[in-house]
Amino acid sequence: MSKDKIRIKDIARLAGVSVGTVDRVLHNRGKVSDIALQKVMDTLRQIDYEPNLIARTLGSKKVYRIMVLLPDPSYDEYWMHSFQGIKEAQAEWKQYDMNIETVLFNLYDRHSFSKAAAKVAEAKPDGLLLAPVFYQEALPLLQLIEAANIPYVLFNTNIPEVHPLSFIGQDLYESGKLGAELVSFDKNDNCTYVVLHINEDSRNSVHLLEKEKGFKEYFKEKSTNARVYALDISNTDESLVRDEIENLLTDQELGGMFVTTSKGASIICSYLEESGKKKFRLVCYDLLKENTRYLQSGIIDFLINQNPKQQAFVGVHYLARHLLLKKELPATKLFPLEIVTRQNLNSYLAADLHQKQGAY
Amino acid sequence: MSKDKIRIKDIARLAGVSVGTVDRVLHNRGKVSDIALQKVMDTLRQIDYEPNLIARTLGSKKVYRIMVLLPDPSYDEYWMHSFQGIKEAQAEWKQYDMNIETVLFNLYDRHSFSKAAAKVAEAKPDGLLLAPVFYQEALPLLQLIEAANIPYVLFNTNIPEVHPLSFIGQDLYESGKLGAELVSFDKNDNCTYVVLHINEDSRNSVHLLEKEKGFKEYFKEKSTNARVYALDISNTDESLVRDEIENLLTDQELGGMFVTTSKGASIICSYLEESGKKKFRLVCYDLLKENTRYLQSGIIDFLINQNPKQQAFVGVHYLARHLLLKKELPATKLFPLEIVTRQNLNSYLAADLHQKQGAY
DNA sequence: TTGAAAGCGCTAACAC
DNA sequence: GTGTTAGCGCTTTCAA
Repeated sequence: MSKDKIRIKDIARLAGVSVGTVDRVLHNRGKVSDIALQKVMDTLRQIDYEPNLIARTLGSKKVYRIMVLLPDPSYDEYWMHSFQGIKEAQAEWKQYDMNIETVLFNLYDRHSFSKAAAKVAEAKPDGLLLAPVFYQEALPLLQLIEAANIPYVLFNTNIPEVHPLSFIGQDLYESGKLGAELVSFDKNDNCTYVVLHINEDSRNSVHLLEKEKGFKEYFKEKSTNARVYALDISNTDESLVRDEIENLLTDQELGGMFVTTSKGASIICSYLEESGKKKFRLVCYDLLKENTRYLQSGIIDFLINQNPKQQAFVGVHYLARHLLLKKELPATKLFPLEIVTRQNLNSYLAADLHQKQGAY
Repeated sequence: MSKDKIRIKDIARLAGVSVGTVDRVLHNRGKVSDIALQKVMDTLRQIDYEPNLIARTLGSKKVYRIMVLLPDPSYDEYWMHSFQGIKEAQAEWKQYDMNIETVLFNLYDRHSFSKAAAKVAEAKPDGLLLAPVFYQEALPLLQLIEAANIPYVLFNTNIPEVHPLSFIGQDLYESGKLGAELVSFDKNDNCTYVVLHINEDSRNSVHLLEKEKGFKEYFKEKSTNARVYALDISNTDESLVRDEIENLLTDQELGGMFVTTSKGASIICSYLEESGKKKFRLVCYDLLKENTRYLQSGIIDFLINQNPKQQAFVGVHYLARHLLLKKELPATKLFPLEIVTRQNLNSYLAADLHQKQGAY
């Protein structure tokens, strides 16, 4: 009838047992006689008990450990943003006995990922948040994690074969389609468009291939005469890279380029800055310092923001909510595909400053 | 040194006073001698104390009341989104004894605003969140509120003359500039661009005028030959409206239109849908059902999302945090100016579904 | 297997 | 003015 604050104490009184017993049946911990169990279950069925989460967390002295497995941010600005998100989450949850430990690996060294993964598996935390950038290496880790019954959340990159509590990120296929739209918007029908994977091997990165697939699909659906092709540029010799780019630019019908890696943009841009950009569209990823500068100066036309900081923050948030409140999590949390131009760039940079919308 | 869980008890010990005294200075309630005040303040300055919210709400029997003053959502889809944000916030904060009551007024009736305002002033809640759409009527209310020392937060529309804890919304001047960029992107230099204020008197709406100002400024800065003018269409007679639109379209050099009101879009669009849209750009506001449909069908080229739901949610969030934690709030929380196209529309609609990032 | 009781950190009433 | 203390609802330890 009335939902007026039923406490464990009330249940105990109604059932004719002690609060200790009620607690034991509620969490089915400890031994309870059949007779007591019956009594408690009966009264539970008659009333509508909602546990007080506030009291629950205060009363419990359990200290939770969440581990976060992500690339070392000191080598990569994109991951530095993720790292910031983790740090903010850390600050927010500290007071609730939720310890967040980061375990870093080298983005360019699969071996270091495995090493970090082993460390996590051994530590057996209460929860795990990870960016599984190395598909092959992530699989065995996640098998271990699942076997150990450790709840985990994926962010940034999805792996369809595994069963996380939640995946947090963007729909990269759609992201590719968006790139295609931006690169070709209001252009005539028979241009050339090129997808550039710079400094990351696309064949080993589902991440990049998804974007490429979406990009190509866009033009297929539109059934234009546009020529679309993809290119890997991962040469460490700068002059060779420049030759490749120069070669691209000889195409008089070049409509635009789509650079799939956030760091790749600056390679292209620094070349274009010297040689002078022709009238084609350039679409890249993320609000890295360099990228925003090239956006400002008009070399990049659009940036698609993947919002790494927020992704990481929400990742920790989800896990913490799950552990503390036993809340169900949405299977996927897809972030919107944010379009950034010269004009709205500042609004994004400013919004980032007091983003801490916080655990509380 | 170590930031490990400082409790009031610790502060008391360090300062050489009792927890009661610490509590009193923390909330400046009750009498405290200058000497004790000094001691506590000193130790507070040395350490980094974060009160434990959980314990605070559990220990306190205070029930907070936050009132939200906003337009009746049943007459307007835009405000329905705000209303959703309020409802989500309500659910999130309920467990912390934070009651959120909405007071509605009629968006088209200044008088009803005043009536609602009076109700709020009389109720004397612990906090107030409001969208001051009627500038003239809001001023006297806010004077009352300030006199009564009720903390309040503004959202959606800013009023420079008053002193809220925080303003939550977007930079509308920049929004206008963004509109100009989108409407003219890659167009040639001597087009005509028109700002349309539909069904709201622009002279009485700072809101709309700010957008117009930004729009015009963009072209001034670019110093193109573009012709830019603004037009109010607020005729209830539909055929007259159609005549006006038809008249606009006779301009062979029409480069684009910028519709400043979210509801205004459908008027223009329904006309264009029948008559067939020519090759000019159309930029409107917000993810209203109709607007997204016109975006899908290609009549609208870009929508700028004002994110009403999130604005309202954050509004409540800020107030609640302030009341519970006595936290300082940022004077302004400006949301990013979100660009929505056919391709990223779904990502925005989907993200909205599980947006509840929650108080906890 | 059970009940009693001591916390968790904070608030607020109550003595002194 | 100040310190002490009894809760808030739940968890968890400890006797019984």
